[in-house]
Amino acid sequence: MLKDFECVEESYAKGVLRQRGLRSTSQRLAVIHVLHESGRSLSVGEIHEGVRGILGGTGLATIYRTLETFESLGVVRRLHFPDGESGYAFSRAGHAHHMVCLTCRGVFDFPGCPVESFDLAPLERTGFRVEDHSVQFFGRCGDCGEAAR
Amino acid sequence: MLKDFECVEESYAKGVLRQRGLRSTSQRLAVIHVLHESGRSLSVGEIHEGVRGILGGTGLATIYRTLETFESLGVVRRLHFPDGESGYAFSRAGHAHHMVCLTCRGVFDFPGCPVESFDLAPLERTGFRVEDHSVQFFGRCGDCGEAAR
DNA sequence: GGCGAATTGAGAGATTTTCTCATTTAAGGA
DNA sequence: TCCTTAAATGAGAAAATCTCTCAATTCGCC
Repeated sequence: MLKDFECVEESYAKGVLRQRGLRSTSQRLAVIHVLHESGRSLSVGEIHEGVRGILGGTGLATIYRTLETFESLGVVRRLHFPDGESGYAFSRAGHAHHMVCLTCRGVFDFPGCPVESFDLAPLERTGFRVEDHSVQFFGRCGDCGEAAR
Repeated sequence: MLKDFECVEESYAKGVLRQRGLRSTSQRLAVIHVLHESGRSLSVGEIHEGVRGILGGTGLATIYRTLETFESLGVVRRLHFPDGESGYAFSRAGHAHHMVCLTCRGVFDFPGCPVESFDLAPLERTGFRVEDHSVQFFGRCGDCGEAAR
């Protein structure tokens, strides 16, 4: 099943799953497939719909469970938009930040990390110990910026 | 009403509201009061509870409406934690980023912006036009880091 | 091919958020 | 200070979102 659709991203996800002793179910692979194919971030509802399109009746709970699993594995990332909405996107790289198009919700990795060259010393001098960070850029991708003109 | 509690943050919020032709209601000021007094980010439920403690029966819908209003005014900011939870925090500065304590959910502004010294050119060369960004640091504040030892 | 444990489906249930509309209240003008 | 008027609120119903349970299914290993 799903053989016709199998793509690099699915193999990657499979590898990560196996590595953690988790199973590669058709539902899990379908989630990756739908996310990657869209090239943008999708809401839970959209993902559910997409997976149903491939597999037929798939429970909503499975979608939630799968997204939670993949997020903890770093394969999928949850994004929050300025308008309060949120979505999930495929994210292969370990430490990557994203550019998010506010029009089409497209998600693109970007090179480098602004925090790397940022001096944390004055900040940690307050006693705060930084463990993690998140950076996101919002704007318009090439296509959507074009269309607006 | 609320006179005994009035603080700088409330005056500030009042000013912003007036500036936009919005009313300074006791509910709105109570939200600011609760948020600022806590010094950390609070869930909608916590804010509701806090406001009820001051004013008595306040509708939950009002809390949601108030937070939405203040967020659009930049007086309150919504934060998303790595665990999926989210909360609201008072935020006086216009363009400020935050350090968030993962233990107590305390929120602290930090000086500077890592993105300012980051070269966006290679990123925009892809056609993407950056309009906004968000940066957050997660970790442990002085008190919570201390307690962990 | 069969076994055992992980995973899923379905729907009930819990939680969170939004909506509606009658009532209340802030704020400016008389 | 009182009036007027539109903005804002309260209450609860309704909608949307998310979680839970447990029997049935399925993956991965032998």
